Amino acid sequence: MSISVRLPDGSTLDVEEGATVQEVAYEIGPGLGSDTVAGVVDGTLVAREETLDSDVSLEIVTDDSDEYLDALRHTAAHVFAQALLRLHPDAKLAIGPWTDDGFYYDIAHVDLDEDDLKQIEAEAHRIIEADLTVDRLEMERADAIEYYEEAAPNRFKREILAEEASGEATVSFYEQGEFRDLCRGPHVRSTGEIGGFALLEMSAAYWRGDESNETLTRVYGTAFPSEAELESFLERREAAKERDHRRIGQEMDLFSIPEHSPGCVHFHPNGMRVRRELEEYVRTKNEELGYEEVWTPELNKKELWQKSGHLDFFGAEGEFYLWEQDGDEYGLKPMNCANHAYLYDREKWSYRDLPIRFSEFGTVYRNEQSGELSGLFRVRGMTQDDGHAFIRPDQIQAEITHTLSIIEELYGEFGLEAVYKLETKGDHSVGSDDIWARATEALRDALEERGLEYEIEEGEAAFYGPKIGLDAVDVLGREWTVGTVQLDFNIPERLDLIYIGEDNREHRPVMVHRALLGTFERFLGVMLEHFGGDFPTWLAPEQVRILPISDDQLEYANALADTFTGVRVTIADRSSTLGRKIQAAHDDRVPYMVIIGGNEEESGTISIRDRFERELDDIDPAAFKRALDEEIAAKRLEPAIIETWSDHE
RNA sequence: GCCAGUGUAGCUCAGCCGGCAGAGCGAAUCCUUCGUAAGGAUUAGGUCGGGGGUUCAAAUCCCUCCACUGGCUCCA
Repeated sequence: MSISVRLPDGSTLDVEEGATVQEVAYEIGPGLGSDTVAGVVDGTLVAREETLDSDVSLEIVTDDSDEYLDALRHTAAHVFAQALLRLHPDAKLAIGPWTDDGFYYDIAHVDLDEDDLKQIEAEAHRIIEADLTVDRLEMERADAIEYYEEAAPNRFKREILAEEASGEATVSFYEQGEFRDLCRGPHVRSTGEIGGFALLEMSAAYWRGDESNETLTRVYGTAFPSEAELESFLERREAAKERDHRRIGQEMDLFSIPEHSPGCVHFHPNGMRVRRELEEYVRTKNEELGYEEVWTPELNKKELWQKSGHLDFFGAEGEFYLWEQDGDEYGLKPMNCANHAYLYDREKWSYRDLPIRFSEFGTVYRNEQSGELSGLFRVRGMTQDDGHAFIRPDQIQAEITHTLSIIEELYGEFGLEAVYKLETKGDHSVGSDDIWARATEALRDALEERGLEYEIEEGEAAFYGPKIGLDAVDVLGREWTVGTVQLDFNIPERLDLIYIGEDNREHRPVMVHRALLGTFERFLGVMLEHFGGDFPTWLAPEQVRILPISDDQLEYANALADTFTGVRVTIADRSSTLGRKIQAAHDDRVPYMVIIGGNEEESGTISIRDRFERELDDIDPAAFKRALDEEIAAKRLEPAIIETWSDHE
């Protein structure tokens, strides 16, 4: 029997059923056949020895393919394991896949420190140097189980054979030198193909990713076809650290998270200037969206969240800060929705009143696990630019769509690329499947109506309803949710919220939970990494610094500063050289320097310089001020005055 | 919470095979008054993350707690 194989160029090739990837490659051409490393069958990377049993699409992977790197790193994981076993024969291998950046191998029964890693890395280099051939061999599954019982006892491999491979008659092993590992492949042809190899990090990982399972040691590494590519990878990693928001935040004196309040951010005056700009910005957006600003307290009695369901479904994880005082139980709010629902419930609303929208810069507290805290990105105390809209069911589409359109505009103004995610019902949820399905559909419809691309994340929603999450990517490639739009049919139900409809009967409103920036803490972190600390002028803690060339110009400097109303301006009034003052201003990432000496004072002009080292002399201070006001009002992403004016000349 | 690493002056870090706590930057004072990325001198600044232990002697060795970093697990 023959099957039909669709190739990347759109053509199809008929081959015998059971032909391997490599055999098909030989059919296409002998050169391609001998170059074959692996195949991509219906989108999945597989070994060149895999057989094709039905009509499929096939792409041949050679040294030039993107997927070649995955196979190379898969082999690198084996090289690591081989080196490990040479030095620590008692270690047990669990799993060792490739990743976007390299590979890792989870291992048990071994205690490693940094020195051990260095020795293992050196041994790995010897294995690469030896250029061992990588061979694949097939084995009956029963024989494989016996192998991992007798010859090389390993319960992890036995579990994989019993579960993942339960339907297979035979399984594959890969061998290089004395090393042998149960593995589906693909791999490159020999260890010598690895040009650059490095072990990077060590961490704990749970077997099968389950906290209740045994803790394994995970060793991360990476590999490249050449040493040069490895070097440039390591350099990029170092360069990314230069943009780390914690480092920049320290340098710019924006915030600190002291030992006395882990996970709670102290905003310094500089950081608060940035935060206030963000706050004002969100206020204007909230007004556009029709929100009324409110404020509700952090401290509430437990009963509030008992009713809303937060206590059961949010607090179950131990994230709630609760304590008893004088016989009553109090807690710090982990979310603002229950308080906003209370504000809604105080009054009886007519269908004509809806939507009712409350916004709040609400400070909430969640007891995140200690190991989870991470700079501004993961904290315990945070202020959300939160908001809740109480709407009629017939208003859902318009409300969500409008909110999304404002969010799109907002992220665009920051020059941010956001990844939209549609997160669906998880295990710990309230409400019926039917309600969830309706809510999820509504969010999907809104995303589609806006023409937004989105990924679906199954089971990731909040407990009360599905959500659209907006993720930003940090310098280390980690994704963080910033804004969010959630649709909730459940809390109105639990809290018995109502409005009076056209029919003079009680009806149930729908709640929209949304945050545009998410939290000011995390969003500031994203801003810092996004701009590398070089804020747009409107966000910069210090927008202009006046640099007098000598103390003689201090009076002129002060007079000038007085004319810069509404601009965050300082004067470099300490005695030092101009060069030194310029350097200090660059270090502090000030967008504009105004330099004044005797000449400027005499003619009533200024000389300006921006942080891109562009300069212009003989500028009218009033004209500069006007341009500055305009740049700030327009929220231009980069200081552009000098560039603009230079173009005119 | 789990595994590994880190914690020394305001900041960045050296000292860590036990023997008087250091440097650069920053700060203060003084000199210099300077034309587009570091002028000079002097001075101040430390419970070496906290607690306990070993020792004649601990920043250094051991135990423990706290915090931070990278991951795991969990979430804006």
